[in-house]
Parts: sequence; structure tokens; C-alpha cells
Amino acid sequence: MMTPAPPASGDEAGDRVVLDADSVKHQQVRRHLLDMIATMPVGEQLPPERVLAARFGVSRVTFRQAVSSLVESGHVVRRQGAGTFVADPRISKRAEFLGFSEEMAARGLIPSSRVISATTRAAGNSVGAELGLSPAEKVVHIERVRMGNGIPICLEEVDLPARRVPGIEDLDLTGSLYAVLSDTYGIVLSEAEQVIRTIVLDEQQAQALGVPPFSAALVIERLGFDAQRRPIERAVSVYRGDRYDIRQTVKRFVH
Amino acid sequence: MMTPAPPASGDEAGDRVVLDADSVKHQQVRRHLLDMIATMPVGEQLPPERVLAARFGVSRVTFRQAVSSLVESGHVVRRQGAGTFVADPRISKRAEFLGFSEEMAARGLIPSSRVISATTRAAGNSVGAELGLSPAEKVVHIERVRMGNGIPICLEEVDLPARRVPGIEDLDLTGSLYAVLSDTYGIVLSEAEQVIRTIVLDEQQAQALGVPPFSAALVIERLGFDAQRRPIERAVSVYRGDRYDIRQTVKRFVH
DNA sequence: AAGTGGTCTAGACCACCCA
DNA sequence: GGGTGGTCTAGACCACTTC
Repeated sequence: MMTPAPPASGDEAGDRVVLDADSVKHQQVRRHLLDMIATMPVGEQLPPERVLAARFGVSRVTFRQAVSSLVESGHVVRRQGAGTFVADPRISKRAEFLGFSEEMAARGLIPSSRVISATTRAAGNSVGAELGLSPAEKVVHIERVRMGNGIPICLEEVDLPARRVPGIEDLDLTGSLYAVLSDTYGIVLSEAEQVIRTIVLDEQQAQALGVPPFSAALVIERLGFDAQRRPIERAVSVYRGDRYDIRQTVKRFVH
Repeated sequence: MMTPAPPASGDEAGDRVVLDADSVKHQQVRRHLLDMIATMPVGEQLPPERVLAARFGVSRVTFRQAVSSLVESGHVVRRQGAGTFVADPRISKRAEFLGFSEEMAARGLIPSSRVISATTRAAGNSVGAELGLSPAEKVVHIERVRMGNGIPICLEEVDLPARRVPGIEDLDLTGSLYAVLSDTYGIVLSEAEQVIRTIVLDEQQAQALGVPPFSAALVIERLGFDAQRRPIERAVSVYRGDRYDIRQTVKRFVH
């Protein structure tokens, strides 16, 4: 059983870093690097790959895998022949998706939620199809109003396969759903397909969001997948258009 | 010197594939795989990595690098323990950006444009700042109505640094701007930062798009960069909300 | 149990940037 | 010319899916 939990010598520059045995190395290296660059100014150069790889005790291939994921997520940039540098966090975030709570925090707002309902019911045709369930199978349906600094930002409806999240409707759902999924059920979302469109709010929606009727809103329909790419979460979120936008860095693939 | 150019037996299934010596292997493999999956139905399983790597005469690491890039661009999906499969091109594209013409084509619509104006003028403060120009430097400003199957879809305003695109205002701008940039000026866009938000159309905009006044619209503000990550294109596009949405696959990075 | 993708290694050489 | 990232290899073992 032995989970050594090594002496954890402080991460002083140049010190050897000890990795757990129970997790994947490149992900641990990624996390350590993330901590490291958090303390560095934008544009600062990282130590060479060969040096850092040795410090982490991993091969250069594995180390580069970790760095590549940081490049993809927009945390660092590589310049051949020159080095690897801390990226500007304000603009260089790759297109990604965050939970509402995480996103509010990233914008410097305090997230909170009001749960309208949390019930178990049959998936029905369309939701069932998206989640890969038969229409009769049970899903947990959650409706919430989500707020930033106490101001309503978004109306959210989420469906989850009941089998994967037994008893979730009795848990505290006023915080981050993704944290509950991860902490209680070991489900980590890793990818999503989403459709972004716009609507004009009806009176009821407008009232719930505290905006004038017939305001414009952004709608995000999201289908979230776990690490094995099984569909887990089907969410429809209606964001008030006056206080919310979507910012992303996107690539162009020349085919 | 000897570049043997071996007997080059045809690409029949199961046959060895010969790669050039002058280009990077994983890119050549990527291109070959792209050709291969183009002939395969969606959902079809590819041969195992070990088999294909041998067929290309590359190591499995190199082969996986090629496949990873196809995963990132949304052409195939990998399922651990099961295999690698041809992705559904309708939904499984990584978050990317396309030119309007390309995007319409991808949706099966015929793109066209009406040029409202194409003039050279001073960049001004905000556009200049975004394009990295002094406010007095010249930009080419293009306004167009963009259509799909003859129906107005989008009002577009684009600013380009005049120095990079001399004489562009006299060219035919009724087609793909990105094609002009690439073919005439050798400028290839590779990345963009964009903000997606929503507005309510005023009467004038609504009329230009042929929708009722006060309809909701999607606005995309995009700053496009070339391969050297120099800002090239600053575009504001107003899409009618009843005929346009944004579909993308996004990742989640566990921080 | 067999087959598939996922992780990891040690070492070599190439391409590029910069003093 | 020295240092950096980029490419590439052969082989091993692990994790997961499928039968």
C-alpha cells in the first residue's frame, strides 16, 4: 500500500522534485510547472528542457509532453532555438471551457447559485439521445440561477445520467457542480461540444435575470464528456447579454 | 547524397508507404492519414497504431504525434482500449476559426458578398492599438454584407494594415478575403483572439440583414494573427441570430 | 485473454537563435 | 559556436475495452 508521501523538500530552484508514483508523470510535471510559472513574470524564460526534465527525474519526451499541454492551454510559448517563455495570461488562453464557478472566479467575481429544482426523471428522446441513454432511463435534472457578486448572470439547466451520479440531488448544489462530480463521483470532464447562439428573452426569463424583457441573451448548449469520452453532462445556459461575453483564442487549421 | 527514391509500390492497403526524406515525418504521415480517412466512412476504425506505424516505416512515437495532430484538428477520435476512429466532421471540429466563405461552404451554403466600401484611412486609436500600429498609420477598411445561398447572414467590417496589403482595395473582394491574403500577399492566418457577444440590432442593421428590427444578433470581434503571430486582421462581424450559431469542441484543462 | 491506445525511457541528431 | 527547442528511434510496460 505504501503511498510514501515523500519528504517534500521545498521547490527551491535547482532542487530535485519528487513525483508520486500513483499518478501519470506528465500530468504531475504539468502541475508543478504551473506552480512554477505562477511565480514568474510574463515573458520570463524557463530553464532548458533538459535541465528541468532531469530535475523532475523524467525523460525529455515525457517532460515535453507536459510542456506541450501548457502550450496548448496557452500558459507558455516555445520558440525554437531561443527557449520556452511564460505567456501573457490575459490574452493567450486557448479555447477551453470552465465551470460557471471557475469562470466567475477567473473574472474576479464571487460565484453563487440558487437551486430552483433538482429531480430525477426519465431522459426522454432528445436528452437521452445526447447522453447515450434510452428515453426511459433516468437522468437528474437540475435548474439553477447562477450569480456573480450576487447579480444573476445565467439560467442553467443540467441533465446528468442518474446511474453515474446516484444521490446527487440530495447534495449541496449551490456551488460548483464540476467540483461535486470530481470529488464525490470521481468524474472529470475533459471535453465538450457546444453550440453558441442568441435569443431574445421572454418576460419570465428576463425577470429571473433581472433585465428588461426582450433583452438579448447568449445561449450555450453544451454536451460534456469525461476522460473516456462518454457523455456526462448536457447543459443549456442562458447568459444575460449585457454582462457576459465569451473570449477565446482559436487556431486555424490549413487543410 | 543518395536519396534512393525506392521502387514506390502503390498505396494499396497493407502496402508499405514511402516517405520523402526532405520533410518532417510526422507531417507526412499526417497528410497520408488525412487522405486515408477521406475515403473512409464516419465511425470507421483505423488499423492499430503499431500496424500503421510499421506501414509508414516510422516509430510508434512519431506515428502517434501525427495522430495527435489529427485528434486536435478533430479528424479522428481515440478511445483507449478500443481503437482510433474517423470523427464526424459535422460536430467534431476543434475550436477553430474559418473565413466566412470557408464556413458557409462547410455548412453546404454558397457564399457571396456585396462590398459596401473599401477605403484606406488612418487606423485611429483603438484599431491601431489592436493591430500594433500608430494611430496615424494607414489601414484598409472594408465593409461587406456576406451571404449564404443569397441570403444576408452577416455584416462585416475588417481593418488590415495598409502596408501589408498594398492595393487590396482595388482587388475583387466579393469572395474569400483569406484567399486573397494568402494568394496575393502570402499572408496565412494561423490564430485569432475573439470575443463573442450579443446585441439587439438597430433598424439600419436589421434592414441590411433583412430581419425585423430589434432582433438579437451574434457579434464576433476577431483579431487575427499570421504565422509569426503578428496581428493582421481586425474584424467585427454581426451575424443574424436566427440563421447562425457557433459550434465548437472545447477542452477542459485541469489546473 | 487478446487487442488497443496510453505512458515512459535513454540517447541521438537536426534546425534554429543569438552572442 | 554554444545552447535551445524539434524530430526520431526501439522497446517495454500499463490501462482499458472487448470478447
